[in-house]
Amino acid sequence: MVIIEDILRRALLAAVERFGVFEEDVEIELEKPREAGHGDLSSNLALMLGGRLKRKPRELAGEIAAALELPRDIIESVEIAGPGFINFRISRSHQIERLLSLADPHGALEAIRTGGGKRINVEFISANPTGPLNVVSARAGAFGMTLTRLLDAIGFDAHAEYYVNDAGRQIKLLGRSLRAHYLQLLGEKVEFPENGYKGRYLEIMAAELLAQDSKAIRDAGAAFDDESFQRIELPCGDAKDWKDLPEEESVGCFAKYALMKILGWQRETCRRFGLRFETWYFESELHETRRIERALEKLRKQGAVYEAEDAVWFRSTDFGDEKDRVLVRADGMPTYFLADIAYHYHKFQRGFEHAIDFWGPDHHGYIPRMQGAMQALGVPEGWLEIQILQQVTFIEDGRVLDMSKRKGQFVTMDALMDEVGADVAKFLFLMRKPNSHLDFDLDLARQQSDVNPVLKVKYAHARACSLLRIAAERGIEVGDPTPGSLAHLEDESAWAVVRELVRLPQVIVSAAASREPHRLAGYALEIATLFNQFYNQVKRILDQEPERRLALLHLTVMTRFVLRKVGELIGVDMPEAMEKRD
RNA sequence: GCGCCCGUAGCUCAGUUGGAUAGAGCAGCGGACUUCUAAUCCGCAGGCCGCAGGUUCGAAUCCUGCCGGGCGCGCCA
Repeated sequence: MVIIEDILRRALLAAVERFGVFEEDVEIELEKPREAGHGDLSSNLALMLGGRLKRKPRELAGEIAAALELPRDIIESVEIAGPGFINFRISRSHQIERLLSLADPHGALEAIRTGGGKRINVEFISANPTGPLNVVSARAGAFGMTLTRLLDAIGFDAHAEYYVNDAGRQIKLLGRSLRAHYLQLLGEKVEFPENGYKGRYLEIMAAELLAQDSKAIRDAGAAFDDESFQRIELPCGDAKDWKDLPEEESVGCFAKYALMKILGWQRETCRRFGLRFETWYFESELHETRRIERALEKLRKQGAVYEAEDAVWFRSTDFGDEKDRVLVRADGMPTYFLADIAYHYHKFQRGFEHAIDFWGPDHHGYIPRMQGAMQALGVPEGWLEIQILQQVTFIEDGRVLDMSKRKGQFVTMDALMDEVGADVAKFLFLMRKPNSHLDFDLDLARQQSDVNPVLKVKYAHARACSLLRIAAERGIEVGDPTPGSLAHLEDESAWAVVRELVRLPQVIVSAAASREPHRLAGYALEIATLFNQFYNQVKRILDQEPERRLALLHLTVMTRFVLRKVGELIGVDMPEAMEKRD
């Protein structure tokens, strides 16, 4: 498979040598012009050299173009345009070759697998297990999962991971909150814990607990007997036994139960949203394996730690942070920060060559101290990459929804999926670039109508399927596309589809490299639009004379192929048929 | 006050990493279904790309300063 950009780059370099310009002097850029009339690829070389050589760019472009030696079977034409662009048009036969290469197991999609199987850890969502997954996590889920698949597509071995904060204060608070709800149901006078979790889900959980005996609880826990959830453990007996234990112990029992239930919800929600985590990493494991102490010890050995005011501090100012940070509180408890250091260090020790974390915008101030800790531990610079996903604001009835879990007023991911469906939600999140704030209007998303662009993509795929199905019903032999069959492709609208389809490998590479999975959503929409335009323009494809018809059907086969590929990457189902809307 | 992100059509957002005449969907107006799925397509209208400077052949994109919005600045997680 020849890479056309390489051919052009070499030819351009050879052509400018006569002006005393060599490889090390200039970077040759080739890009696809916005306007189809400007050709398939464009170089701004003459514009860049014009000033340096004190020449008029347009004249220079002409001289460069005249000196180019290019294979005519691949490059059909070279034109000078505008202020001095050199535009290249790729021959149809080569475009067809590029198109067919997409479906070839050794073709263009194989050529981009340059990652060499390097293991990359991608961590996202990692919500506290104190309530159902908030809809804010849906954006992280859509992005993280798509990036994981993109990295696999370019030859890495990407590994999706979820960190479970099942230790520490908030779990105790969760236990206390559930216990309070439970005792209230029994008519006992109890004070609800300050800052406790007030969501209705805990009231419901308490009511459920009232009816559950120890066997039912054990059975519920048995659902977690798979690899990633070995750490779920349940208290003995049932709630009637727990409530009379000494308070500390009692709270622990309720906490364990709540944790089991909530992780069950979260796991189910993720599954429903199409998220597959290879690892659910439990914070409690860090405590048990003494990794937290060991990390602290290692930091101490590096001289990055000191004691003051009864607490243990990390010298994060040495690493560019604005102040030093506490690792162990005056009461002897490790901070969340220290646990997080131990967690990431263990991630490094587990053999990942690179790690990507998706964090919310409220954690951005946390980056310098985390990177500082990694540096102090001797982790190579750049090993940990932190991507900030900007905030989502949900709007309902024109009002902004407060998503605080403590107050219990939030929209769950499940509610979102109930109302708009997982695919619609995923696509809407994936359409936006990661570092822009996003207003999500629930009322708009609910309308199963034209505001849902994902339907347009699905519809285009279903249309392609339907066309091929009817062709088969009429006994038209379609088979696999070949250079010979596609050589009869004449319609301009069909070629517009081809030019977009062949971009697939490049779109995958750039989306993965820039960590901007949203480009895939835009690409899918572009293909759907072009395919629909083509479909409307050609009309009655099956009634065309056989050679033209076969070419059009083979283009349809390739369109279906690309839409499916993109659908797999963004986790959106591409249906064979859509229900007719009246 | 300091740090990060954002400011593009009435609304929600793209803009291929500095390119040629700034795009799409929705909303508005006008067209196209005896036809392989009209959840589609075609056309019209809509813009000081927050403002002001700078960098250069060339800026929505990079730099500086303002203005406006969001988030963060705990021995919380």
